[in-house]
Amino acid sequence: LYLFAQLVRKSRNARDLLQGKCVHAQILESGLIHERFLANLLVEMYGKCGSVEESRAVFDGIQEPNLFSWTNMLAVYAQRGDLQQAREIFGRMPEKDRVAWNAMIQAHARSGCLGKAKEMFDVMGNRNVVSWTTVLAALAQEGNFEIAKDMFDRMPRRDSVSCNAMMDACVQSQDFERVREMFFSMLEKDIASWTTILAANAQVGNFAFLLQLFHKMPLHNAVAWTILFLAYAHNGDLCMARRIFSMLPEKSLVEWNALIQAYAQNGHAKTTLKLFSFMAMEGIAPNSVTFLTLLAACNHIGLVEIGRWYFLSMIQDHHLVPSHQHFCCMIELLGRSGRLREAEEFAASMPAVE
RNA sequence: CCGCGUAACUCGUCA
Repeated sequence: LYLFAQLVRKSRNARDLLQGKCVHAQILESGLIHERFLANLLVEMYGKCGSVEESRAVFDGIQEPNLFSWTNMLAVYAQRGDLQQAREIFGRMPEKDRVAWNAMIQAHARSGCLGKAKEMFDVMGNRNVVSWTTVLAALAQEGNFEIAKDMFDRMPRRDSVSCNAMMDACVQSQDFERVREMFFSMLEKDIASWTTILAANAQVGNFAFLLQLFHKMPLHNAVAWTILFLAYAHNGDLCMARRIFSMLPEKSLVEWNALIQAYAQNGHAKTTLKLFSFMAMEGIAPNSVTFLTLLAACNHIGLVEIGRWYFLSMIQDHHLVPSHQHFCCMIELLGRSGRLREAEEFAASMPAVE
């Protein structure tokens, strides 16, 4: 039914895995799981909520996958940069349309194979604005700003997304003059155009102008609010930051991470750690960014034991794989507190490179 | 209007 479709979309948009699972269970109960249309939505929902396994499980249960089933599954792998799985799906697709090709370009770009991505792009006969934007954003991501800007100039067609991607490339390359110019000359600004310029002003610490822009925006979403409360925190106004945070209708992982970061960066160790447990109480599972923030905070304050505890908890309780950065934080933490021996052991137990 | 691209949170050193 269309009611179910709405519910799945809602969970997908809110990135609410728990709610998504509930809806999935209800769909199973009603026997409507054989509606391919619903299954396709579930594949997408699980992907966006970060559960690749369940996404794949639903996909594998589809009797006769159609083009949407295939591309939904492909997009999940592409977004995560899982090139191997993406290739497998792409290879099995009975027909590969432009959308599938674009997704494959993204899969290559996200997995660090920018060269291959560009190659596919060059070989493609029916490129559209999405193909161009995918490559442009990937180039900017890797720091190839000049080539990215050149691509933008050569694009046959542009829309708000490609302009936003270009603006972000200018932000990253510190070309703020062009950011302003683009923003104010854009005819169709969407919410991402606004948040991009907010982020640009946050980056250079232009708080007053950021505030002005914030109030001029036609509507405010979670991204805008997060930028705003972080800006207050950056100014040392934790009170206001916290007040904004508590007003937010949906407090998801990123908002929590941002709040934790806000307190950490102002040196409020106790509150930082407390917030971490509040977050758990709200049923939000921490991710690797959360732990990196916490470890960095421990590092600055010198909380060796607690840092070590977080590191272990991250692996044992949350089944996260510590990255290069997590290890570096721990080594620095141990080293700074004079535990050179342990620091060395840590360094030795570190996986090669990343 | 079931699929692809853009925006917010993380340490390249608060020594």
